[in-house]
Amino acid sequence: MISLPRATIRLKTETKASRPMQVADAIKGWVVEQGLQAGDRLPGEAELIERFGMAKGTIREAMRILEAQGLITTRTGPGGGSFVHEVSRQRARALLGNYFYFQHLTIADIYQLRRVLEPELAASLAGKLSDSLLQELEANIARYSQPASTLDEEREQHVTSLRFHALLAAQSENALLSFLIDFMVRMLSDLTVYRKLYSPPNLELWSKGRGYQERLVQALRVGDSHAARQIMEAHMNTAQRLMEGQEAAMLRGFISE
Amino acid sequence: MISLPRATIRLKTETKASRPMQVADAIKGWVVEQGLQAGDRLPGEAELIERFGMAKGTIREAMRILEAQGLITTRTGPGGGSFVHEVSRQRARALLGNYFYFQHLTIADIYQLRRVLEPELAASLAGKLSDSLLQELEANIARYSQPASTLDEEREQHVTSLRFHALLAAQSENALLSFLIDFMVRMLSDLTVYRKLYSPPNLELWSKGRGYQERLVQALRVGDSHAARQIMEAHMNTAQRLMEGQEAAMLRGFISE
DNA sequence: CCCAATTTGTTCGTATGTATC
DNA sequence: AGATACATACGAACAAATTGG
Repeated sequence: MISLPRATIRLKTETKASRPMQVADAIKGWVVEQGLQAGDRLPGEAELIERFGMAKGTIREAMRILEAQGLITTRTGPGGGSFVHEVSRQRARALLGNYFYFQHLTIADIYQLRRVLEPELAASLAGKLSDSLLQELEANIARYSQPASTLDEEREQHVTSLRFHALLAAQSENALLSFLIDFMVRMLSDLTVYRKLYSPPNLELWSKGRGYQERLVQALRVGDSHAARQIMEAHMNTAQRLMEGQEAAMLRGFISE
Repeated sequence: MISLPRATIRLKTETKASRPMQVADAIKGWVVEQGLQAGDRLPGEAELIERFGMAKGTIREAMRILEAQGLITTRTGPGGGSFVHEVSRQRARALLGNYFYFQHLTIADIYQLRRVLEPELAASLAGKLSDSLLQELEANIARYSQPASTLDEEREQHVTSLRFHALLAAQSENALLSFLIDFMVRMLSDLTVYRKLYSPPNLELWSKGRGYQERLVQALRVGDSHAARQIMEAHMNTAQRLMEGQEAAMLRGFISE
């Protein structure tokens, strides 16, 4: 049995934050201190009430704070309670999206990063992808090899072609690189959902982009890291041009999970 | 006067999330819908209780959720209440840090990104920095021009030299690039605080890094974008080598604001 | 400095919902 | 089905903080 702080707990003295916030921070620190892992159970409401010497409502607000940050989940019933939870990628993405809701990001901003990060990703993945994934990538490309006939279809093709990059990002062993590229791709996908871009379509650039993806898969398959990097660089240049002129402010809502 | 959803509110039917969560999402959506800006006042507790037809505790939990995400702040007293709040960089950093607490990032992971992003940042800032900032950068360098005598001093020099990059990041007009570099720099700074790295010190590499920073400031001053990029690339290579062999898992606690 | 009004913050008792055995 | 163990929600009362007179 492990002891939470102390009977009448010592929260950070010199209190400025609200009590629920202090409790949440205390629990966070305690989790780290005890080295609790995802899935480990936290003390129940009743126990926390006793340990912290606070009312149920206060404790519950603290739990909501931790839950909102994605750090715990809660279940009712016997054997229920609060459990340490690994912050999910979706949650992290939504939370970070809230930040950029207030910063006016442009498409150019995102591409400034994509232009250097996507080639780096491609180079690092050359020769490391499974056959099944390479086939999945090719299947993805096939879904937009025919010109779109309707505007909806075109929009969906665009989202699908972005999914190509999300698939790649998921393969990186670098969690930071993986998360970031996925994040940017989602931002761009959301854009295509909320706005009707790409009219009139630039068919030439579009087909060129598809060609790059095909060549990229080949380079990845044979493990040619240098070629993969170069192809992706060219691809990003094309994609950026395809997006150009769509500079308007980007996001109109909070990102949902 | 603007109306919140409806008397007996229509939360997302087919409910799986907790009620406070639903309320929080409803308010979030309402804020976006109404185009509320940072600083705008939200309805008070009493009004929300009435509008949503829920108990005080439930509403309060919802507010704590929004507060935890950094989207609102709350004040007591007359004229008080909850106000839309721009998610701060610190908050976003802490929330994203929670995600990576569960992903085992290595120093190499961070440098894989820094190696391409820092040069991009440097190139984009060439010729665009004010004299006062250039002087601040030089003053920063001066703070570690003399070899450290104690281990604490050495650690502080390291953090200070990372601050050089945070200063640069803050100058970028690209909020995504700016945030990311700042985030990485903080991760590395936290590392130097929690662990004693850099022993034994590699004085040669260290002084070489300082030299790069000096030359970089010059390139930035005269607006030589190409040189700035190249110098930063070399600098990153040096820094990475300086960090090498320190591969151990990184973060031991949650990032605090 | 005190008092009153306003608004959030906290407590407690009770009842309801839900999952497990 | 019933008992148990847990979170969830409600409502009323009271406490604390802030502002203005």
